[in-house]
Amino acid sequence: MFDMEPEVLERFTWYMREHSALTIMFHTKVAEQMGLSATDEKCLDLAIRAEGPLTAGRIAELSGLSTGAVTGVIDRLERAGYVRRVRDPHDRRKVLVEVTPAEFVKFGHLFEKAQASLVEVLGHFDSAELEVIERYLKLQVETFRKRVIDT
Amino acid sequence: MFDMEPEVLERFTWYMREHSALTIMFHTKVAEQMGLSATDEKCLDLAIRAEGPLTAGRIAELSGLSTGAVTGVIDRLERAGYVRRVRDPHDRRKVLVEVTPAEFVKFGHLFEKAQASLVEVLGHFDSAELEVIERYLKLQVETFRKRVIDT
DNA sequence: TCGAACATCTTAGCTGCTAAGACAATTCCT
DNA sequence: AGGAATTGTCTTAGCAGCTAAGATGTTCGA
Repeated sequence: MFDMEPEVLERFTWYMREHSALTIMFHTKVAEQMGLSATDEKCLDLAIRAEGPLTAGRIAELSGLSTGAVTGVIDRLERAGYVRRVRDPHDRRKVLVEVTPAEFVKFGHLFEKAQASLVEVLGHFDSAELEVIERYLKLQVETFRKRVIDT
Repeated sequence: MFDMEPEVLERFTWYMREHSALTIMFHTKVAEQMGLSATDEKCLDLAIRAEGPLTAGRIAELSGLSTGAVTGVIDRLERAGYVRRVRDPHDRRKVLVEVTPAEFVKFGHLFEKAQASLVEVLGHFDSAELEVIERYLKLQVETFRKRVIDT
C-alpha cells in the first residue's frame, strides 16, 4: 500500500466508467441479436449463471421485477425456446426454470467472438502479469459485489 | 505471448461475466437512487461523458432510441434538473443538452463510495503491478469498444 | 426565393411493468 | 386429521415509455 497520485486514480476511474457504459451497450446488442429485450436477456443470464434451476419467484427477487412481470418474461423465453417450465416435484406450487442449452448453439458465434477478444487481450501479457491481473479481477468482482448489494 | 491453459481462460471468462452482471445491477440501482429510469440514466451518462454538449438527435443515435423517445428522456431529465435544453445559436433546429453539474452534488456519496472501493482495490497492488493492470484495462476497453461496435 | 433536407416534437398504438388479488399447493396449529 | 394461514405463481387493470409516422420549424442549395 502506497499513496496514489490523483491522476492515476482519475485514469482508473475513467476506465471503469467507460467499461461500464460499453458493458451496457454490449448487453443491449446481444439481447437484440437473440431476439430478446434487455430485461428478458438479464433474466436468462441469471438462470444460466445459477447453480441449479431457479424458481420463478427467485428470478423476481434477483432481477428486482414483480412476480407478474417474471411470468411474462418466462412466457417469452419459453416461447423462444430458451427455457422450459418444470413444476418442482417436491413443492408443486413452484415453477423451476430450466435452461435448454441446445438453443445457444445458434449464438455460439457471439460467445466465440467474445472469447476470442479476451484471448487477444490476455495474449499481451506473460504469466506473471496474468497472475497480477487475475488477482485484480478477483478482488474487483468481490468488492464490486459488496458495493452493489448495499447501494 | 504464450499458450494459455483452458482453465485460466475459463476463470477469466467467469470474472468478465460476473462483472458484467454486477455492472448492470449497479447501473439499475444508481438510476433508482437518482429517481430515474435506467434508460434516462443511460442517456444522462452519455451526456456527461461527451466532450461538449450533445444534441437530442445525437443522443438518439448513441442510445439507440427513437427521436421521439429522446424527447421524453430530455423532458424528464430537465424536469428533474439534471440537464437544460439550449437551442444551438448556429443552427436553431438543434437542441443542445447541457448537463447542470450542481445537481450531482446530492449524489456525491454514491460516487465517493465507488471511488473509495476503487482505491481499496488498487491499494492491494504496488506501482509496478498497477502499471500492468492499467495496461490491461486500457487494452480491454479498446478491444471491447471494437467488439461492441461490430456486434 | 423556393423546394428539399434536416432536427426535434407530437401523437396513436402497442408492449411490458407494477400492484392487487385469484387460485392452487403446502405448512402450521390444535 | 382438518381448517386456517402461508406460500408461489398467474391473472388483470391501469399506467409509463417506446416506436413509427407525420407535423412543425429551420437551414441549405440551386
